[in-house]
Amino acid sequence: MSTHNLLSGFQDFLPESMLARNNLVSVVRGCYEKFGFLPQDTPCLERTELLTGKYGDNEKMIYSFEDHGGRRVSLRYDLTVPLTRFINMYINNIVFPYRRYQVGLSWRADKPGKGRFREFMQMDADIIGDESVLADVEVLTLMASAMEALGVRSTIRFNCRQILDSLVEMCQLDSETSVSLMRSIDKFDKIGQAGVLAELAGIGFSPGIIDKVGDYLKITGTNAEVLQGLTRLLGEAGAFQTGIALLSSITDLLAVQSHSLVDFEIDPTIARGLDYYTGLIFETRFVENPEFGSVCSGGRYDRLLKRPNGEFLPAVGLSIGIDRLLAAMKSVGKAPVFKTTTQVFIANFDEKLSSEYLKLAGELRQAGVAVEIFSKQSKIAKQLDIANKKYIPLVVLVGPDEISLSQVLLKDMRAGVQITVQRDQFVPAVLERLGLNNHPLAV
RNA sequence: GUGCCUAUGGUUUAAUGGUAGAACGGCGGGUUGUGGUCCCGCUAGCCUGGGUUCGAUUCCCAGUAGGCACCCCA
Repeated sequence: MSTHNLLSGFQDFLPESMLARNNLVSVVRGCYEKFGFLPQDTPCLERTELLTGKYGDNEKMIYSFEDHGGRRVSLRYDLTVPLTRFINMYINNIVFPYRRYQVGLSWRADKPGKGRFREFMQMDADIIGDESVLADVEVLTLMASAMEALGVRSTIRFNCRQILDSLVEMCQLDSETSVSLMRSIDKFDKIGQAGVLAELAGIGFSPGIIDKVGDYLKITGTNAEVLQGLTRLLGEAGAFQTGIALLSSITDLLAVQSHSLVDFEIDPTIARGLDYYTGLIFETRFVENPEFGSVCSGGRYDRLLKRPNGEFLPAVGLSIGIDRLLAAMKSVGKAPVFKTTTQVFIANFDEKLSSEYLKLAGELRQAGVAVEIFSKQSKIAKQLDIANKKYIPLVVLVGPDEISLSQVLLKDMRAGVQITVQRDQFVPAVLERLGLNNHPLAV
């Protein structure tokens, strides 16, 4: 075992992985921009004080250290909290409601696992300065349209903090016990209703409360049935009216559009979420491989961002975990595989012909074709072998014979055929040949 | 962070108390300007430290790394 080891939870990317990741990013970016979100970026390092106090228990997973000037600095834990600084600094340069997206790495000193890394790429989209339900729905719709663009069947399950608050109120819990209640409820997917209730009993919750939670967990069915069930159980609680009004408006508005690959479900067991969420919360998972957990989650956070005068700026957003998404897509065989982006390989017969190769390459590049010149000297068989291993679809063969005849040999590696074209027909011939297969680079 | 399992060339692996064999890969070759098949050659390895032993890659302990579960999350 050499000392040249990857740190646990960190990843290298060979070109093939990079192309797959880039593809995901560009598909998602396309969706974000279609919804009117604009790109934005912030540094990976922030002052530690900026990040603390916003993630609850998870705070211990922030990578922190002292820089050369003795400042406490931290690698960002997500792309949301650094917004507090960003918004505050540029409040006068931003037109609200502000639709922004950001692609970047985040770091968490977490224990790595399936689809779980210490350095991972997130793609966030947020609407800032907008408290409307329509903004919530836009974010949910954006999520659905991203999953559809990726061609993955998924379920977006949502809930809101007010509903959970109502349950806590009905059970008359203090904030500490409510946290452990939330944790247990959140495990519903894994351990089922009986498991959750047993766990609550183990922790020492009273039978009365366990009954109430049991009734809460029993609420399932269509979105309309869930709303009815919640009303029956929690209708008396103070926060309930706000919560139920929100969920039903969202449901009504979501029903306007249909998504063939995505289902929206109200799920009262969606409890998690970082400390800063205040309203809508949601998670997205694959229908075919839910074991990967949420590949995208988000919600409304109306009390995180502030204007300089202390007034809160309402916001709602989502965060896609690109690396987990890619891992999950691979697991269901939905990740497109890209071997190369190079379209033409120019073989090298003789150093003396270098200027001709440069000319040929220049003409193709001018026409928008991606070209690699084989710049070393090597046997032609070897060069073809290399072109083949690189999955480059077309090889241009020009040696002394072709020069004297003003011809170019074009070899299509996919079909195994070779054609001779006149030198002045070179570029059109290459373009035509490349056009024969719509996706020559996807294997 | 806790529990269980694992650790052999770049990768996947076999065998063994007397230091290891293979496949894939890489490199070269099967004559002169043609790939993806085939044939040949070369390349490179027992995670680290201690212990038991005449002798340890092999057994024991610890460390480290990886996997699975818990926890939490993208």
